[in-house]
Amino acid sequence: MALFLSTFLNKVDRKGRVSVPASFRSALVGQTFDGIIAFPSFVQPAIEGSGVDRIESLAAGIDQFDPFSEEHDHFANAILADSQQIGFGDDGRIVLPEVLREHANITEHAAFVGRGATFQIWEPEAFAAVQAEARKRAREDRASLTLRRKDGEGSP
Amino acid sequence: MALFLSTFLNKVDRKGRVSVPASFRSALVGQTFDGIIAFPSFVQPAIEGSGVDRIESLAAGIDQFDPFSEEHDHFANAILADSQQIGFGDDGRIVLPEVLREHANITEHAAFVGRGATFQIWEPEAFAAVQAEARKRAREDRASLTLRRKDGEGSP
DNA sequence: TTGACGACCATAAAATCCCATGGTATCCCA
DNA sequence: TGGGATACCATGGGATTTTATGGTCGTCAA
Repeated sequence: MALFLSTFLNKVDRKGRVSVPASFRSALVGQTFDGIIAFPSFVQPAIEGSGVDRIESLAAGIDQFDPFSEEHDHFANAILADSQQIGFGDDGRIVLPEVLREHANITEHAAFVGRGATFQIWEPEAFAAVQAEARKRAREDRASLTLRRKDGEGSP
Repeated sequence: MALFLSTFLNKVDRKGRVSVPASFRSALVGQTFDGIIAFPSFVQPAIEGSGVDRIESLAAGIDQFDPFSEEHDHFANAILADSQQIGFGDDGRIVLPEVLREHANITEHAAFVGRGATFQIWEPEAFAAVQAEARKRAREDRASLTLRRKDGEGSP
């Protein structure tokens, strides 16, 4: 499985091109499609990214459900219809489509954020803010965890 | 398997011709028929589309449905009877038959919507409405998933 | 004959490829 | 261990090819 780690800050040029971090690219070699799949996050001003294999299994899963039921319609629409298949062009760059750049407010720079099996692409300052908040909450959670543990309820 | 992703907005010209998005076309190369299969959606004002192979397996009774159920028969009949085989003409264009265009209220523009193993063709504004609703429900579903997980019921 | 349909040609815009460059990290050898 | 050479990577600009879309001309059938 692909493993995306760390954060990279790359430049978006006049044509909308961005280099995908080399380590992300090498995590994707051998897939059926040489590129990434990107779609807008439901809840954040960020772009979700992954390799094709992830979407292929998602699509297969949806298809296996009653393919004509309404049950998973909104899910299919929200992910498959909004996702873009973006190939690595010349040497490992992608062109971020207008729609996606807009969703994430990306203009000059893009932050590639590893999240294990997937990654995200953020406008750098927006990500910094969210990241700071996440750290703060992690500290708080840790504190409350410690408290609870003292009460004899927590797990490591 | 063919994988249809993303949404494309193309123009329908005076003769009823529409370009099939290049990425959809390339997802279909190598099939026994150089074109698409289209039939009206049962529940929506949209056209369902796929490659021949999918219909071939449906006809052969080896689709995802229980092959020996009554349901399978009904679906198969309804689909096969209403399906149209539309070839790519000169350079990747199709002519949408009147019946289908009418079913989907398509006049000037057509939205090609990827759904993984299949795709749909919509009148753009009608699709925009459905899509907005789908995104909303996807967000809600995500929220309820998170809640359930907090209750200790979800899966990672 | 007329209308539908398919093949062919033309064009503008957009996507993609190819090459060049500067910087940084890595390697190798004295 | 230090210094130079090398490979890799991010980035820029221009050239080439695709793609979407419009039009025209034949052909076949109602």
